[in-house]
Amino acid sequence: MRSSDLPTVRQLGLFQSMADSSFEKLVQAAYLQTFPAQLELITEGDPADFLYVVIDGSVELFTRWNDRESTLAIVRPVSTFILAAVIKDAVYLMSARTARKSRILIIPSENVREAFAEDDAFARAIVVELASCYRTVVKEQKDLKLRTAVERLANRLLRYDHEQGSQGRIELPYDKRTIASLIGMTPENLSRAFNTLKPYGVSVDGAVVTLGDIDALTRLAKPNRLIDHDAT
Amino acid sequence: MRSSDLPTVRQLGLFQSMADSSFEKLVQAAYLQTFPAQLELITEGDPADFLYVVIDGSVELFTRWNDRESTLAIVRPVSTFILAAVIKDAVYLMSARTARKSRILIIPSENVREAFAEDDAFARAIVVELASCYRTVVKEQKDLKLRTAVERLANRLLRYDHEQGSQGRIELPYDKRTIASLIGMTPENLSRAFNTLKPYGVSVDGAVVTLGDIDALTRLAKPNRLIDHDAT
DNA sequence: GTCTTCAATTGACAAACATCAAGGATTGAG
DNA sequence: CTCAATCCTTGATGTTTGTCAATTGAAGAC
Repeated sequence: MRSSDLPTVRQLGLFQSMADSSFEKLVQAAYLQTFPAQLELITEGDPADFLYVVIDGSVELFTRWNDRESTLAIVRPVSTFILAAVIKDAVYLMSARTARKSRILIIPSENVREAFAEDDAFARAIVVELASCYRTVVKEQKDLKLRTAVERLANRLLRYDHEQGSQGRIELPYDKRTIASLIGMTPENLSRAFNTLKPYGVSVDGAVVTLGDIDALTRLAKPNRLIDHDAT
Repeated sequence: MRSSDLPTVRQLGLFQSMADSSFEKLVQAAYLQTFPAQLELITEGDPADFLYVVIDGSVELFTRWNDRESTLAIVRPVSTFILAAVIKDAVYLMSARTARKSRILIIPSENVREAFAEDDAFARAIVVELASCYRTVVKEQKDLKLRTAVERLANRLLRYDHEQGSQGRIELPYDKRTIASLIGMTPENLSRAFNTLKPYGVSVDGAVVTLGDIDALTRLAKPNRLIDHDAT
């Protein structure tokens, strides 16, 4: 793999504290590959043979059932995905495909589990990582069960605004249909939800969304650190 | 605490492999308390000061937002809850209340984190536990995003039937309103969903549900091990 | 046994959301 | 530049789900 990528990977929370020798072993066993856009990397139900690290590009985690499909998350550089399945030596619960051309580091599961067994610091880093993942999904579940689609959109817009520097003007990070699926609605409904938010100062021009009345939008959205925040 | 309870707790996956000395310390610091039904044990947003172990009774994990409420899980003996918050030294994301009179072991978070820091086997047991919790929530998220309410009910009935020995006759484990909230619907809608399932052989008499045509129900429900199964 | 209380059900209605079909806008290939 | 493909939007419509109100029925208090 490119030597310039190594430090970035090493600095991930998951790998930061592990012993040099363990990290070396992992990297030795790993493959760095470049994939074109829209390539299905893993299919849910398959054995978890590899841990994935997105170095560059972006990856969509999604799921299918009964001819329906739903996007569960978008993974952006630099971070790992599908850790729980690897640790449990189980099958993947989600499918993954590149959203665009991506460089991805692939580490055989056996090596990850070996490092987990041998390196105590790595084991503890995995705890922290999994605890974070778990809390993120719990928040998403609360979002889904407690809020309507319009409320979910409003909160997501506020979150994007915050992530992009609270300018009151955001660039949608993904296709609208992807955002719709993430939020748990149809693309048609997303369009209408944007219209519903017009009276709250939300105006859309392609991928650019202007939040003209943050206060009004906030009163509607009622964001909550126990659902929306990223931290802890 | 009652000495007869100790072995049960010790045998939990989470505590099984830890050193005797670590377990001793945890137990020394812990309190065993009996709570009446419907007592709110923890409130989301509060700092995670304790790890909880349900010894007897049952506990409902739920969440509130904007005057709405949703049940996230029911914890039954003997198992722990709220581990991720304790490990991350963060605030609780869920509230908890006793569903009935319950005996509960309460372990101060500091002691849990100390054991986590000192006992490598315990750290690894936490990894496995959190990975399982994570995968469970992911499955629930898929259930919510991919299925209609009736489909969720159908699958849940099949699951209860399986848990209760595949007799084609199940006893609902909780109040219908609790089940409704777990599934993500209103009690009124649950009643109607049961009616919708009548043509599939489902008949309800109080808490007893008879599944008269498992095949038909299965064809409707399309259960899937990547959403419905408990294991891994 | 009677009364109270609360869970569960049902009907009527309203809101939320999905589906289908069509048209407009944007993007990329050639 | 032109065309095709794709994404997005909108309208019309139907389904699903939630809300409100009233009633039934069962469990527990006394």
